[in-house]
Amino acid sequence: MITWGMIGNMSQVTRRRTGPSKGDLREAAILEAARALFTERPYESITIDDLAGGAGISRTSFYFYFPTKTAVLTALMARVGDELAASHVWFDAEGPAAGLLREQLAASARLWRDNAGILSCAASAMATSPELREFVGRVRTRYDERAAEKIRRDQAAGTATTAIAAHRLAEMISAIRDARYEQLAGASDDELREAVDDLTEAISRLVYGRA
Amino acid sequence: MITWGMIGNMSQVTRRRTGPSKGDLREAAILEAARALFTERPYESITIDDLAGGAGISRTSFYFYFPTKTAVLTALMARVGDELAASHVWFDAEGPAAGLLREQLAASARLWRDNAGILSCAASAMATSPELREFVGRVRTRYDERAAEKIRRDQAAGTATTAIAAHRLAEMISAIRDARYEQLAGASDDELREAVDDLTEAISRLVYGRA
DNA sequence: ACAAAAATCGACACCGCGTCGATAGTGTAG
DNA sequence: CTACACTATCGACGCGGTGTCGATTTTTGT
Repeated sequence: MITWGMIGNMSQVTRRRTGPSKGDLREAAILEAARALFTERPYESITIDDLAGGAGISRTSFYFYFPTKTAVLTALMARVGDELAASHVWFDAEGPAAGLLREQLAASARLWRDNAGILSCAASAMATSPELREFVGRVRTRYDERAAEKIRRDQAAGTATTAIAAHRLAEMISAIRDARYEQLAGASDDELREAVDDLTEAISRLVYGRA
Repeated sequence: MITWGMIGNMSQVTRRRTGPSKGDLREAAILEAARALFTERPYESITIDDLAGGAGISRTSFYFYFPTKTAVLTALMARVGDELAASHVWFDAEGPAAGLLREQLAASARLWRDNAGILSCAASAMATSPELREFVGRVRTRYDERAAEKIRRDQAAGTATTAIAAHRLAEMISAIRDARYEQLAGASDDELREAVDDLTEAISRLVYGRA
């Protein structure tokens, strides 16, 4: 929670930690209530009143912490986005590197499954919220660009085929990944592995022409 | 427009055609107003009042023809779905048949571009409307099943590779197709052709391992 | 011309959103 | 320790869109 008071104290570097303020706790409570609600009910059916109630405050108080319902969702999504950015081992490799590709996919698949509720809510909310749409778009673009770079390197090296432009291939990868992950809501570890296998194979074929 | 009067007259096979009733015309007017509005404004911003106004009736009268806004959109989508079902030349072919695949993709790409407004509205509305979600799901499943059958035949014949299950390949095809088509809103014929080329190549690689 | 069915609309209640202003709590500088 | 600024809470209000009801008018077939 950012307040004007803090700005006044910016210069005073070493000041007694007072622990999280009451407001910080409330904010966390809202986030937690939202995580719970978003994972067990369709996004549209959740009202700001539900969020506030879940955090133990009145509806109007909610607005003190977040301007909209989607702002809460965006905050939740930001965490997921950060975690996602951590598992990009394949992008730094050279050539097909099927093992690393599989590893990277496995990590993101797990992340997706564990946050399925939030992610599917985000998919719903993007229809209504330009804010969220832009946020997700940025994350996605950043991912696609790293993928495109990797592919471009391999195309230059002659390992990847060149009939399709690198950035188009990157988009296709995102498309099949997202489509498959969307079905991963309550999936078992076996189903997870199947998805990863299929995607590893498919991406290898798309980019290198052979698995 | 189906009325109780018609049901009473079912047996009377040869009866004077009276032409479309007033109600039929209104219904058509609503559909037309909807098509216009859906193609020029974001779905969420369009109100039932807009639809009614566009058709020259009051908001309450709208409910005489359609129960909800999404029902109108579903009706519009049904037409597009029918047109789509017509262009499945590749599904009946044997082996890669890149020419027919390209032909089929070109037809659907054109259809998509010409109905971009409606289709992107549908994408938005699926978040809120289970009815529309189910409708689109059925169309999509039917398409995927035909694709899967075609692939299964080619797998049996040995032309298609078998590392990925046929229905999974079909899903992937739908995913990359939809993702690419979504960018086709105001596209030129050249851009259309590029998209078709990329998709032909990608699908060939996914299913047969080589272009 | 007449009755039945089709079609229209105003009035009403509902729900969720967002704002405003009044008020109670909290920490900190003088 | 007190006074002041900032933090936090909430009730009351108005808005806009939805959907229903019942009364009324228009169309339609015979």
